[in-house]
Amino acid sequence: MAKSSTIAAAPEAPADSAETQASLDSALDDLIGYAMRRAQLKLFQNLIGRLSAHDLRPAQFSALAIIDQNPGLMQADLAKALAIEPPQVVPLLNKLESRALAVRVRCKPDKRSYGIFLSKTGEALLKELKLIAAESDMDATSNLDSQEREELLRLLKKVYQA
Amino acid sequence: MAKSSTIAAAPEAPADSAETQASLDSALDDLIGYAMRRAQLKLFQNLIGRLSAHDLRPAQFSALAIIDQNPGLMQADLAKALAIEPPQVVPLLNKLESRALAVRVRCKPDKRSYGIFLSKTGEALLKELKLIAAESDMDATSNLDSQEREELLRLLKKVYQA
DNA sequence: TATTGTTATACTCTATAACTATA
DNA sequence: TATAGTTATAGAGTATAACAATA
Repeated sequence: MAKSSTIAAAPEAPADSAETQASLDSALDDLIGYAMRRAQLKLFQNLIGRLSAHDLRPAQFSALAIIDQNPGLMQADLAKALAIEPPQVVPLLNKLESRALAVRVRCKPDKRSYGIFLSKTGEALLKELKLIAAESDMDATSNLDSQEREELLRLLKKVYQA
Repeated sequence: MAKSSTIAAAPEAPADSAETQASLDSALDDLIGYAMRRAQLKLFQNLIGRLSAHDLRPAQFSALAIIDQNPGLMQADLAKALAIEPPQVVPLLNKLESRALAVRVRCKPDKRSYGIFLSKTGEALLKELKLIAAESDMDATSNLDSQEREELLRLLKKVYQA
């Protein structure tokens, strides 16, 4: 367990005395970027905590979901979808393969590349993880009602989909 | 190296080429956490790019803003406000001090601690940085109109406050 | 003995360059 | 020569433990 969170640069939820963050940052309060970092940290830490029961990181979960939706994709495609560099895909996939959640299958036409697929185990676990992620979402946004959640999701998508 | 062999399914042609994040992640599209991570990354990268012109990181900017609002605070307070551990404050403050943006002043009553203050230079730079951050916010959320921006900020604050 | 700031250290994440094996 | 995957490596960011000076 690591505690990580940084408003400063990276992640985790504070949970401090009311005196600190709540009041010390008034100059930053009008920035969407600052509020989003704080909120994202809360969501992320919640998910990390829940996934840790399965010894998985958010990136692994995303990878499983992407593979499920795009069976047979190549590692370069996966890297692109995860917004990481190809070298980072290697240990990630190694981990999934070592746990028999996914497999690399040599491509027939081009023997340099692999097609990536989920195993039955991987598919079953992914189904569980989707529920966990949905729970995490609800838990971390428990201050919102369902209409607000819907609106927030719409706005967030609009921000990054261009 | 770890290749397992569970699935004998036939390798298939690579998913697509132009197909990237926009379409490969449809299973994750209903998660606020996923959308927020994507959106936050966009905002954060935009800000990082702009601050780099001043050789600063978001954490340094946040620190300047917090010191400005709380002149004389101790390093432990700053760590708490930034949601980082005290040891991480040291190099951060060293950097700000070396650039004459902030100063550590020995506390009279308790000689173990310092009071942290902005220099005039620091105050002036912070004023600039606030404009830059506001521009970055606008730029990275250019898909939204002002009403949507306001609503997004409200929802984000509601998520992490409380 | 407890606390403030610091040093030392380690683990994660991320990015780049170079290597292999195919093409 | 170009490409897919891999290896090696380096740089951030973040965490903990232990130390010095002070209380």
